[in-house]
Amino acid sequence: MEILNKIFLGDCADILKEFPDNSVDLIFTSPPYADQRQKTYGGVSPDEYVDWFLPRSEQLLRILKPTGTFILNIKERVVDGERHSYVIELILAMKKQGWLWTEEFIWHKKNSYPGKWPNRFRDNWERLIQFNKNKKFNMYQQQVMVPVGDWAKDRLSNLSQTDKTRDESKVGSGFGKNISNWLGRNLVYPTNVIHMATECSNRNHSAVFPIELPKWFIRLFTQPNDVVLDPFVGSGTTAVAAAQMGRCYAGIEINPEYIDVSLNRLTQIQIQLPDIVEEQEIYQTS
Amino acid sequence: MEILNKIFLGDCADILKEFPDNSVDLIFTSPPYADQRQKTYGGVSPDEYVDWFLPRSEQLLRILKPTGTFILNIKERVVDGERHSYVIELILAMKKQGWLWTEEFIWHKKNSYPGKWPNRFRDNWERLIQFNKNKKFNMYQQQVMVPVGDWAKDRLSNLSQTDKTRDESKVGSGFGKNISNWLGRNLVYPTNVIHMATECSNRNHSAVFPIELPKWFIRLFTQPNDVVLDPFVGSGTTAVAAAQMGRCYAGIEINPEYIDVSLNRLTQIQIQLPDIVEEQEIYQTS
DNA sequence: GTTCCGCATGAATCGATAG
DNA sequence: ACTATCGATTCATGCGGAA
Repeated sequence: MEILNKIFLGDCADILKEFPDNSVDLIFTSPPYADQRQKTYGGVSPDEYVDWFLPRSEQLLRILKPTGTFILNIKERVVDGERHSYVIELILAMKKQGWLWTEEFIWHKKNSYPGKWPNRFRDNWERLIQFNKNKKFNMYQQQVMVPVGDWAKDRLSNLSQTDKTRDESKVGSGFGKNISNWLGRNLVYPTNVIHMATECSNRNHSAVFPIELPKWFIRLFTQPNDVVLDPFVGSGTTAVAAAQMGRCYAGIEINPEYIDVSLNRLTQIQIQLPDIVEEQEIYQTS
Repeated sequence: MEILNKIFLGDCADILKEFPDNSVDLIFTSPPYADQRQKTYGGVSPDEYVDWFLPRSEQLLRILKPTGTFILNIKERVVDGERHSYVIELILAMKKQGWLWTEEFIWHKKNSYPGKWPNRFRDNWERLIQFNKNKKFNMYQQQVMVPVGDWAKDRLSNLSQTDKTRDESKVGSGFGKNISNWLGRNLVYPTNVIHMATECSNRNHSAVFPIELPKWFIRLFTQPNDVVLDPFVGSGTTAVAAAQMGRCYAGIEINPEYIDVSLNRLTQIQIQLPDIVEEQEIYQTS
């Protein structure tokens, strides 16, 4: 089946079976969180979530290239006063399925939903769990480098004498050498904490994450013309991000209304493409 | 056994058995992370970590008051290219043990050391996992309120032009006082993402977390004269924090060298106490 | 054309009320 | 007793209209 630059209507548990093996470079998705009120996907309850997800992640494991990466954006809900355990149970289950749990990024949502409760504060972060098929995978770190902040300059000036020598003598891991290289540049590598605000005032399409989020990972894990898949593509944000950056996209969505939104947005990209040849760098701000 | 304001030498698996039931208001600790180097801290390997921790958490559950809270600072190590699963397995095991997994705070470490690996970025966050005995527990949210974001920024920029110069010419340090005046009027509740820099090199003791971290949770979960326990107290940072804030402390440490460091620091607190009657508020900055 | 202010809007959660 | 619905609470962001 030809999968490039298409949005498929249906349950990804079915559609993915038609995808060829080892055909996708990056999977970025934010599946519907466990929610009893949710109508789509039959309203997956927290207790059933792992069993519901595993057949889909099994297909994702098959179609991902050996050098590819799977980024899963998810957060556990509060159920009966406790954080539910379905997310961490899912990680363990996917490891048994054959996935490698390489890393967990934190998405620090600078503008989380307001509210006050006697026993907890506002939830200001979500998980971005990185799974891989092999220990060796493609990663283009220099594509997401960020400018050195003021705090970094101050810290580096402090490091110059004491910490530098201390680290070299203590561990011998060559930190001091790296620091000296760092000084001459104005760009540094980011960390595994990503600071981004949610887009909460978009009337045309309500994306659950800002488009800068998939763009950051597309930049990090793919090159132009690589294939980016979102099996729960929703209003098409991941596909739009891929298209704007010259990557091939593939999207799957079970809700017909969202399909139309995606296609409209992607059509606009086609029109605008000549104007955005020079993609401007997007930096996360701390 | 009398436990108040003492540091015990020994393995907390043994010492805790002497503690009476329901005697502690807050447990804050950063246990030795699983480490393959067998020499430090007795060397708990990642695969054995859960089994090693569970007898200790069982005692902690017994001695915690029904209204108390357990904050566990931990982060999984990278083993063979993967994040090891002992932390999330520990959460599941402690739930079976009877703990409620109320929340997971993120400690965003603003200044981690630079470093570079081909397959991952610098690790800039740690988990602060909140466990409780009951759904109802003590929480004093107003004690950790922070200045409102945008409003504070605007006022700061205004102050930098007019008021700042005026106050600086007067006293030299009047700027801080000026800020504290309008800070008290516009405070909001924080979130579950805590921004704190790691403590810089300290000659006498190398703490794994800044003292502001236990102070933040002591402020949030206890009142004066409540009991704060750290079963892996190390160089005594948690105990010092509790003492400085007028709480009773109890600490357990297996390494005799650390015991001396703790006692020295706590003795200094006793001397300084009259001078720090008025505890200044500590705000986390984003 | 800038800057400023008002206002709607979010992957939310708790507790009370109703069936 | 157990589930479903609803109101109250709360704050960073971006838009549009006003000065």
